Amino acid sequence: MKQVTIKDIAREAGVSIASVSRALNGMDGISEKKRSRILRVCERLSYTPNGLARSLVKRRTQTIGIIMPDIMSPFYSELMVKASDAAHKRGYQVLLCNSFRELRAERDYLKLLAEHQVEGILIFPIGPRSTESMSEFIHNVPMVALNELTGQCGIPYVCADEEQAGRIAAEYLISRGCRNLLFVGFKPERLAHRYRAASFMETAKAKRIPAQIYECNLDFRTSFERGYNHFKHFLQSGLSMPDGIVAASDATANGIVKACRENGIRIPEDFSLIGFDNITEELPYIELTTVAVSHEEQMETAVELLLGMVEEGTPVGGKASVKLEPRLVERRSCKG
Amino acid sequence: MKQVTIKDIAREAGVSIASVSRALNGMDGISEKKRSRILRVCERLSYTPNGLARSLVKRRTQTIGIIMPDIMSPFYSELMVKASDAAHKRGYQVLLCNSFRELRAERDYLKLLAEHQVEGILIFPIGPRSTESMSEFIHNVPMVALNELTGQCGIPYVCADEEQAGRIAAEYLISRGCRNLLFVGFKPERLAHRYRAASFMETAKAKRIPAQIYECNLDFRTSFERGYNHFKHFLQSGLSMPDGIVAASDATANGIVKACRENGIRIPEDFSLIGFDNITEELPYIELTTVAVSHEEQMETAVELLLGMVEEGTPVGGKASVKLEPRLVERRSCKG
DNA sequence: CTGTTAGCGCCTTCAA
DNA sequence: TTGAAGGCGCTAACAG
Repeated sequence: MKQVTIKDIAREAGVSIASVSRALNGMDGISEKKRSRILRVCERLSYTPNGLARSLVKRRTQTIGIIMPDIMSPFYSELMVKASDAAHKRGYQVLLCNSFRELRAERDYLKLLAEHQVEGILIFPIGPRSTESMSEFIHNVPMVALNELTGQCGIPYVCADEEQAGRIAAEYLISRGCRNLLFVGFKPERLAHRYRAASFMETAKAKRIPAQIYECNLDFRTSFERGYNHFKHFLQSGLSMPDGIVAASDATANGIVKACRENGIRIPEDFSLIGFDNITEELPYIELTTVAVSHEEQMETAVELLLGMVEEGTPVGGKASVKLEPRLVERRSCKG
Repeated sequence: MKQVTIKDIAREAGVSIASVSRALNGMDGISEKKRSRILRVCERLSYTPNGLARSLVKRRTQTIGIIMPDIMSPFYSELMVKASDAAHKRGYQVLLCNSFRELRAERDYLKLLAEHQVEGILIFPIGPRSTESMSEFIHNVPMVALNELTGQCGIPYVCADEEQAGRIAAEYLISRGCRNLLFVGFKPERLAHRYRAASFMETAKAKRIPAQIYECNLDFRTSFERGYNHFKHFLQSGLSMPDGIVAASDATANGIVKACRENGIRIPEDFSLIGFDNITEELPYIELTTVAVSHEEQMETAVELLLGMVEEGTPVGGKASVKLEPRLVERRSCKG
């Protein structure tokens, strides 16, 4: 697999390498007939430019990196697609990375991308500790997070206003007549869960509707499993059945649905169910009502913010985070 | 964002750039105290090596590219993960690309990856016409397909033996007592479907069991939608209900399940259902019996084949394709 | 053990 | 319109 280089083309076409470069890049300062002759030679030798060399000299790669926790989750893979689209639209290429919810892998990818000279990184941090590795690279490459970041690390984020989301979910269930609310699938490490749960409780309290968070400290690899197992656990607890359940996320809600099916519980006949995130994956049974921001809007905003930083060479901490307004997406998992 | 280079480090540490390079790459021929001094300077200036420059001179990127048709499908994203794992295990990095089932995007990525000097490409071609663009780059970079390729393009593939798969599915249903078989979700453009359907029919015929392919030329963006709509269409056709259905794929099967639910049809009580591919995604309701090869085995094999080509510089057409043996994965969508 | 030097493939002045 | 030459950041001989 010997590489054909610009030099080979030059020799073959009997011109200088400068002319070849000019021809390839559509620059002017070269006669049309020479250009077409050169291009023909390229064809013939099936020449492929070496992007590494080009990026090295131009000091631009026109590439950003995206790091997500779990490519197999429909939620994250949709975000990846939307983000890619947004980047492509602005003329940037994208490198996709899957951190697999492992801090180690996340850090490795951060490093890898920095070394590959990506001009910016869009990252969905897997947890609060992610900021440690992120701040390690913040001086080398602009970053935008897709999750609220704790602490003052100077990295801007673009995410949903989860407090609003929790309130919207609670208000909706109450408006549909629910009078005994439960939050299932809570995982305290997730900041988003904390916000959702807290404002859920607050809203219920303000309206004097009994509500509680089912806290079950068992953890599982996926949100689906967490939902499934937490709810099974709840069913065995002997606690009274709620008439409205807020799941910590849509994936969690799907787990709850599975547990219900195994126990002959029907949704929405036996209780109303609402989730967060608006996973758009098509499921054979459930049509889940949910609260979420527009994924497209979120990714567009994030990419725009990131490329803004890239293009104006914004130093660390030069940009402001943004919280997007979530909306209710009504489907058929709530009665009334 | 001015880059810190090896030169800056050398100046700051009062040594030559060669020493810095040696220190960074853990080579010997440098005293320990000098090395640690250099490394400290790197820390302090938060130096990140420029991978482009390094790859350029080493003429190696230790990177392969993976192109899949749909990152949002759990099937493909699982393959991506398995392939990444296999590549990482062998010390290669991976660039993930999503062709979105578009020939244009597929070709663009092929080109992009070649320009980025990936050392090999693993591709799940979106269709027979993919070979056109693939053969355009076959002289620049080794490739392995994850799908059977038509024609003599010299590109090896690693995929399931779909004829066997079709036979296994048919035999299983028959062994479970099904006596009226139907194949749903057929899309003639997909070679795999053709194999599956043909050997399904053949097997049934050999055993003298009535069987047919429900041909419905409506097409949809996803297999899920195809399954859903084809089966709804079938239900309205007034044809007699089968007692065993082979879905063109697991995704198709999920669509069928949805149509069943809307029509009060129960699985496996009303008919047995079997799919292909073994999507491992967790679904709230269905537990689908299916026929598939081990994804891990397939990706391991493909990566090994590809890296073999890379490392021994195999010329075009130097390697043989392999067809893997599918197995039955028994779950609970078939009665008996 | 250390530093100097010659490229890797390409783009981009600068002269001609 | 053309070509020669310098350099992007790095590694790998080759001298010392």
